[in-house]
Amino acid sequence: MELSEALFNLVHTVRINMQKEIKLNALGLSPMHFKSLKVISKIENCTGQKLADFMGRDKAQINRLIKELISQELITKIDNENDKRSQFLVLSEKGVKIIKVFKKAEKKVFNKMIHELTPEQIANFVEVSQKLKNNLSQID
Amino acid sequence: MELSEALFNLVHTVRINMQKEIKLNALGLSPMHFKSLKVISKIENCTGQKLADFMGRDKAQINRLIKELISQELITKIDNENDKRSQFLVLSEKGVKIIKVFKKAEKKVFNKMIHELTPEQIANFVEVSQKLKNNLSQID
DNA sequence: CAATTTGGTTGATATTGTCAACTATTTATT
DNA sequence: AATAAATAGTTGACAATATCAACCAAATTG
Repeated sequence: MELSEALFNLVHTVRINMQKEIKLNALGLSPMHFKSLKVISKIENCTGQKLADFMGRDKAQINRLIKELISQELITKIDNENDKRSQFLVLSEKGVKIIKVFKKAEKKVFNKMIHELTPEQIANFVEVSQKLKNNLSQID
Repeated sequence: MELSEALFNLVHTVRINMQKEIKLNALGLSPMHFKSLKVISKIENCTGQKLADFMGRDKAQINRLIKELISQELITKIDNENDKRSQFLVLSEKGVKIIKVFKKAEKKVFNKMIHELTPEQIANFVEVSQKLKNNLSQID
C-alpha cells in the first residue's frame, strides 16, 4: 500500500472515531468552536491572526468565532502590551475543562489504536512522522 | 512526542501543503465537491448512502452535492439492478481527469515528504499505519 | 402480508466561510 | 519626524456548506 493511501485511511478512521467519542461526551460545541479551542490551547500566545493563519481560514470568520467563544466564557482576551492592536486568547477555566475532557476522549481512541504494538514500533512511527512533517515544512 | 500529537501535526502539514498544490492546479472545485469526487473514485460501487456514511455527513447534504457533481458532469448515476431504490455513482471522463490531476499533486507532496527516508522506513511506517487503523476499525 | 428498515429526496433552517471596506496601531521609507 | 505601507482586528452583506425532520418508494424481516 502506498504511503498516501495508508495515511489517508488512518486519519480518516481516527477522525470518525474521535467524532464518535466527542459526540458521546456531548461537549455541546459546534465543530469549529471546538477546533478553535483546541488550537488556542495548542498555540503559544495565540492571537486571532495566528488562529486564522493556522486554521487557514478567513480572519472575519475567526473573529466571529472568537466573539462567540468569549460570550460562552470559554476564552478571554488579554491585551498584548507589545502591540496594542492585538490581544492574546487564553482559555478560561471552563475552556480548560473542555479541553481536558477532549484529551481524555483522544487518549481513549489512541489507546485503542496502539493495541498490540510495541513501544519501539510506536516510537519509530512518531519519529518518522516528525521527519515526514519536517520535510514538508521545508521551504522549496 | 506523543503519537496523537505527531499524527495531528503531520496531517495538518500535509493538508496545508495539499491545499496549496490543489489551488495551484486550480481544479475549480469546492473542497467538499472535490472530497466527494475522491471518495467516489475510491469506494467500489459507491452510492449516495455509502458516500454519506464514509464522509460521516448528513445524507441530505450529500444528495445535493451529488446533484451538483452531476450537473457539472463530473459523475453520472447508474441504476442499481439489485436495488431499485439506489443508483451507483461513477466518475465521468471529466471526473477521472480531475482525479488524475489531483493524484499528481498528491504525488508531488508525498515525494517531498519522503525525502531522505529509506524505503524500509517508509514500508515500516505504512505497515504500522495499517495496524493502527485496523485496531480502530475493530468493533468494541 | 404487515411492519420495519433502508436509499434517496425535499423544505426549512443553522452553521460555516468569503469578500470588501474600515479603524487603529505599528513598521518602513525617505 | 512626516508620510506611506503593512498588520491586527472589526463589521456588513452574502455565499457555501451542513443538519433536521418529514416524506416516498423499494427492500427486508418476521
